[in-house]
Amino acid sequence: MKFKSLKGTRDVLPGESHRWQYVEQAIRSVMHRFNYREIRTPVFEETALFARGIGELTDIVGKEMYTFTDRSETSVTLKPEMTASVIRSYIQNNLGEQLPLVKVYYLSPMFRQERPQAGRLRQFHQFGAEAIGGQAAAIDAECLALAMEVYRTLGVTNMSLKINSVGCEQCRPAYRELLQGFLSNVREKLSAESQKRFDANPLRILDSKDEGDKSLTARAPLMKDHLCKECADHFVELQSTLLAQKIPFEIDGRIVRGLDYYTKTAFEIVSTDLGSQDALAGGGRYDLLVEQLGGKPTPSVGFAAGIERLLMVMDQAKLFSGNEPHPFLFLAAADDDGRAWASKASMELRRAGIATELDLLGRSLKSQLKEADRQKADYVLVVGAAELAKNAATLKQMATGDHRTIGLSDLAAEINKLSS
RNA sequence: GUGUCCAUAGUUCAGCUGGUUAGAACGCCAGGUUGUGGCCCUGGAGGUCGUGGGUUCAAGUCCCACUGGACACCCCA
Repeated sequence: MKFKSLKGTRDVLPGESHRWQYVEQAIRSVMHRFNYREIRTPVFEETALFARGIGELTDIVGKEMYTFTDRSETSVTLKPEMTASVIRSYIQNNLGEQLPLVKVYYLSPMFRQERPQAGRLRQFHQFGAEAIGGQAAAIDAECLALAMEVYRTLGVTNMSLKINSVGCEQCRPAYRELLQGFLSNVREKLSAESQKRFDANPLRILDSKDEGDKSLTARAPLMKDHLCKECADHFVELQSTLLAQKIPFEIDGRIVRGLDYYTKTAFEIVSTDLGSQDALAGGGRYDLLVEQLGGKPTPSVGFAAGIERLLMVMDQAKLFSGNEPHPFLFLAAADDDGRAWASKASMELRRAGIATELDLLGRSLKSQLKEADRQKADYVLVVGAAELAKNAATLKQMATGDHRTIGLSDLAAEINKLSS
């Protein structure tokens, strides 16, 4: 084998593509129910957009981006997430001038050069939504409800929604100092990773997986208990809205999003059926981002969800009914006359909307029947010189083995009667 | 980027301490049934044993490197 797909990339093969289509179609239909419209942005952008949008100090920007210089010496990057691109497009196209609240969704490949593992690839796919232009907690709630509704629609149950508030520029600095004050007592005992985060991003120490860190921070102050009035009210309103909408959630004061732009609401949807990479979706509010990227101050919320992880969970819960696309009718040719007829008839049937297959390899009748079986064709019509002479042929229903004679003059109409 | 384990037909795997032409099952192709699938029987095709080096009289088997995979750390969807 000469060429192989690059590390951390995968082909979606013909035998599994219907699963993707099924899930994608479900996502689109939920999005439309919530009145979100699709936005498609280029797979690559100017590198600086992500550096500014996601945060220069994040791991994504620091060491995971696929960045290269194109032939005109421009530094470009394959999108590692969608929000920065969506906001860029929002500003560039003045979407906010046409609508006060812009609600968009996407379904797109993303690229991050990480070491692959369960539920993590270098090219992976996300769906997500952004509601740009409103600060009401009702919008946060709708965004969470939207994500949860996708999973509910698809039958995913083993998961939980965890919410938190990470505050805003009013209350976070003071809390940060409070936290650093608490942590400075135990700083030397923290894991090496957490010690590095002490200055850059102390909030992240709270969701360290290290057992030592966990016990050291067990009694650390949490942002949600030190919110300013506005953030606290917002968080309370979010909770009461979720309760009223009967969306189950739990508060997890240690959730901190890794991207720099989050304010107030932060959330994750976590699966109990996945391995270490158990987050199905994550997101939150980002009230400062639009302004940071050069737009007017525009409070916004959004989320992103991994499609491969969703597929894994659904696979485990056996949520794919397995109705792959298959031919409705297989035209089996008994001889050369039959072959010539099948070639012509297949086109008429296909034009009439009937999924039709025929033998293109010149194989024996027995092989054609086997092929029809393997393809899960509903019906097989065997045609040769004898049938053409009578202008009628035997139609066999594969599942039952039943035979019946059917006229060939208005075949498409006859076949269409069967499928209804 | 770090760590652990792994790499043999299309697929899942076997191949004992290195020893003659590398096997099985399933799948694929053909025939048994000269015009009817699934079951059964018979036959067939298919492998430079991930790649490159090394040790040895001899390497799928031992050693090294590389590449790729799985999982975890990190990070995140």
